[in-house]
Parts: sequence; structure tokens; C-alpha cells
Amino acid sequence: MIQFNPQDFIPQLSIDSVIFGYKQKKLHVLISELDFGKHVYTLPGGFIKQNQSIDEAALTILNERTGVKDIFLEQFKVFGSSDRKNYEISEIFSTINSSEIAKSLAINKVWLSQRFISIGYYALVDINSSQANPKSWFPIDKLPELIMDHKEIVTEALIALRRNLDEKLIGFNLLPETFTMRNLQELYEAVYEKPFARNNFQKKMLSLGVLERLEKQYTGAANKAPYLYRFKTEK
Amino acid sequence: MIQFNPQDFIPQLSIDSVIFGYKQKKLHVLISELDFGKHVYTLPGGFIKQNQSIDEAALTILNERTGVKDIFLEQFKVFGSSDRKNYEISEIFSTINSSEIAKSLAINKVWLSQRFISIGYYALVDINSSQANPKSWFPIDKLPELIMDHKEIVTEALIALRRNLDEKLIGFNLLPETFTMRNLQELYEAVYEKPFARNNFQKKMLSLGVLERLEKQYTGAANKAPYLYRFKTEK
DNA sequence: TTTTATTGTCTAAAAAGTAGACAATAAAAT
DNA sequence: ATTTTATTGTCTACTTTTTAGACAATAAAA
Repeated sequence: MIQFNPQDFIPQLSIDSVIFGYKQKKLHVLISELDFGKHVYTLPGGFIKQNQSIDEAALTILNERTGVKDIFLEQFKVFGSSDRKNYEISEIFSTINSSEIAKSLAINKVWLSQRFISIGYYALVDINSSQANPKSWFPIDKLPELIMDHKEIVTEALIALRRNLDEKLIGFNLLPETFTMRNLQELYEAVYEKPFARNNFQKKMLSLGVLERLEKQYTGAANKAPYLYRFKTEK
Repeated sequence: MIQFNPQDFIPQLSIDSVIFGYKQKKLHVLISELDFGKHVYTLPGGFIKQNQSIDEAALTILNERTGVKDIFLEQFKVFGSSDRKNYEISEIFSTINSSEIAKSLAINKVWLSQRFISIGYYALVDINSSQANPKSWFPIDKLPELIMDHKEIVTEALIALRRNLDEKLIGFNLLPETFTMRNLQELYEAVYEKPFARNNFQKKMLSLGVLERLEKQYTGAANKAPYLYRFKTEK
């Protein structure tokens, strides 16, 4: 594991990422829990190396936390109020998860306690193919108390997700490789927090021409087996 | 005029703003021209004071350049590629328009030649109520060669504008206080670069319930006089 | 008084979205 | 083997929205 060295990073600028996952028919968010005396909850975040683009920096964070690469990731808003400081010096702990390194953090306390402007990213991952601790996934309506403005960042991320789910057809990133139409509908219902009519939802999705119909899924349930679908990459 | 003092600002972070205006039935963008030896064209930009929010900083830039305050302004994207440096040290000149201060710039050359991450803002102003030099307004399809990635920033700003024009009903910011339905339609046609059907455009706009119909506008033209409209603030 | 260029709005047609209905089916219950 | 139950896939009708065509009203010039 590497040493945290302030001069390798861009000062006063951070990245906070809202990593969305989907399980138990609910939208979840990946939260870092830090235990130093009291428990503190934060969004996964980090800093930008001098030789790294902001997208690469965000990808690095995502990769560290979930083990997933090659996933949907997009900046959505910058949080830059003038009083945006971490009075608890806690945000930084969320970016480095080794107690060994914690010692050197004291040295960097000054660096870290400056005002920070943060670029918000949101990511969509399939929880099943993620290596994050399952306990780190919190239902979006049952988040713990988050530090600083992280709650607001989640709220804004959800707005961005809703705006893009339909338009950019990114929902598939939250599901496993194959899924039923019902799975997809329940995902939409979780994101928009409202029900969709089954018949019309199916018609709409099929009309988009982005779903490939596969074999049927026999689960043993006493009813007609649904088709599995896969998101068409390209031809 | 104030002295530029690097330690008052957040390092390696800038703001570039795409200030849109509308005249002669075309969308225009405000461009700064810098003459040091050869002519260089840039977007109006600046830096963020340590005690300023990013929105305040963007507003300051807008105000300096156009004299307009209380106008629509919104961040739309961060530009953060790892090689984003100003090899010509020219971007900075666009942020300070006094040759007197230019001397002190040499001292800050190191500060300014670092890699910069830039927050893109776009603004909508009524050109008629702006104090900017009319020659600084360029039609968006006839922009001069811009430094760095400023051309790309304009392209992204236009995408953001198109996405929001309908949804947030912000187009009125580009027009004078009162305008005819034809004015409004031509604005939309300029932004989207496509024609709209006159009858249906009018029906649609009126159905939104945000326009207040005023008296007729008699211009002396040999035809039926159109109504003037005003954007309803609130009641 | 007639002509011309535009404006405001009406109606019909097409497209998209919504709601109700029902046959098909996988497996459990009889 | 037959019936029952829960769900799925799709069809049709209805409603709303969007698009296209038409035309009377009008301001000022001819």
C-alpha cells in the first residue's frame, strides 16, 4: 500500500462518489464506515493525482471500493460552497483504509483541513459482481447520518440518475447480465419510487430495441416462466 | 482595481464560462480577445477566492464582463483531463484585463502554468442590457480559434443549454423583457438549429402557462400586428 | 377598395401513452 | 390425469399529445 503524499495531489479538490447498487428491490448506496472513537459515515471519496484525469481518479476510487472496473460512471455536480470544510477531519479517513497510514495523516492534517471543493460522481454497479462488504450497502431511504454535505450529494445524485435512467438507458448496469422484464420494472419502480403498469412497461422497453430476448427462466414457480433478457451491446 | 494575489485563490482550479446571448436571430457567445503579439481568443474565465463559493466566483466573472447581475447561471461540467495546462500562459490574461497588472503576472507565472481543472458554467444574458463590447459577441457557428479546450467547452455548454431550454424554461433570459411569439420561436430555432411549426409552437408555449399576453406591437409592417408577451414571474 | 404578408386559432389526422382484458403456461393441489 | 393458482405475453380500445392543414382576421401598402 502506498504512502499518502499531499504534493502528489491537487489541493483543495476532492471527489465524492455515490455508488448505486440494487438489491432486494431497493436502490442502495455504498457507504464507508469509519471507526475512530465514534462511528462516522461518509461517501467513498478521494483526491486527484497530479497526473490523473478526474475521470481516472473517480474510477480508481470505484475500483478500490468495489473491485469493479469498466462500469458506468459520470460526474453530475460540483459542490463548492465557501464553508465546505471538514471540521472533523474525517472525510480523509474515508479515502484511506489502512490504520498503518493513519499515522502519517497527522502530518497532513493541515492539508486536509483546508476548504475543499468536491466533484460529485455517481456510479452504477451490479452488487453481485462487486467485492464490497455487503454491510456497506445501505438502502437509499435508510442511510445513516452522513458527514458534511454528503446527504445532499446523494440527493443530487439521485436526481441525476433519474434524469439519465431513461434517456441514456443506463439501468442495465445495476442488474446482472440477464434479467426478466419484471426485474427491470422493479428496478425502475425503485429508482422513481412509483409503480409502472406491467403491460405498458413491457411494450415500451421492447420498443426501444435495446433488449435481446433469451431463453425462458424456469424457477420452479407455479406459473408461466418469463423470458430472460440481455442488454444489447452493439452489432 | 485589485492586485492578483495567488494565495487568495484556490490553486489549480478555474472557472470557464460560456455566456450566451441572442441577436440577429443567432445564438452568440461572449469571447475575450487578448492581444499580446498575436491575437488569442478565450472564454471569459477566472479563479475562485478562498472565501467565495464557486457560484459566487462565476457570478463575479459574469458581472465583470457583462455588467449584468441577477441572471441565469449554472454549472454544467468539469473539464479535468490530466494534460490540461495552458502552455501559452494565455488563459490567465483573459481573467485580468489591465496591462498595469500584467507585470505582476510574471511573478505568478509558476502558479498559472500548473495543470488546471476547470468548472464550466453557462449563462444566459439579454445582449441589449449587457455592457459587453458588441464586437465580443460571436455567432456560435463562427467562433474564432479558441485556446486549449475552450471549443469543446462551448460544445458541451450548448448541449446543456438544449437540455434545459425546454425543461427549465430559461430561454426568456436571452430575450428582452417583452417579445413576440415569433421572437421566441426564432430563438428556439437558433438554439436547436431546426425549424418549428408556427401553429403548434404557439399552442405549446401558451399551454405552458408561463406567458403573459400584453398589448399588440404595431411596427408599421403591412400585416396583422402580433401580441407582445412577457415571462410570468410568479403571482 | 384591393392586395399582401403575417397572425391567431380551429379542426383533422397521426402518434404515443394508458387501461382493461384474456389466453398461455409452469407447477402445485386435487 | 385433471384442476387450480399465479404470473406472463400480448391484444384491443380509449385517451392524450403531437403534427399537419386550413382559414378568417388584420395592418398597412398599392
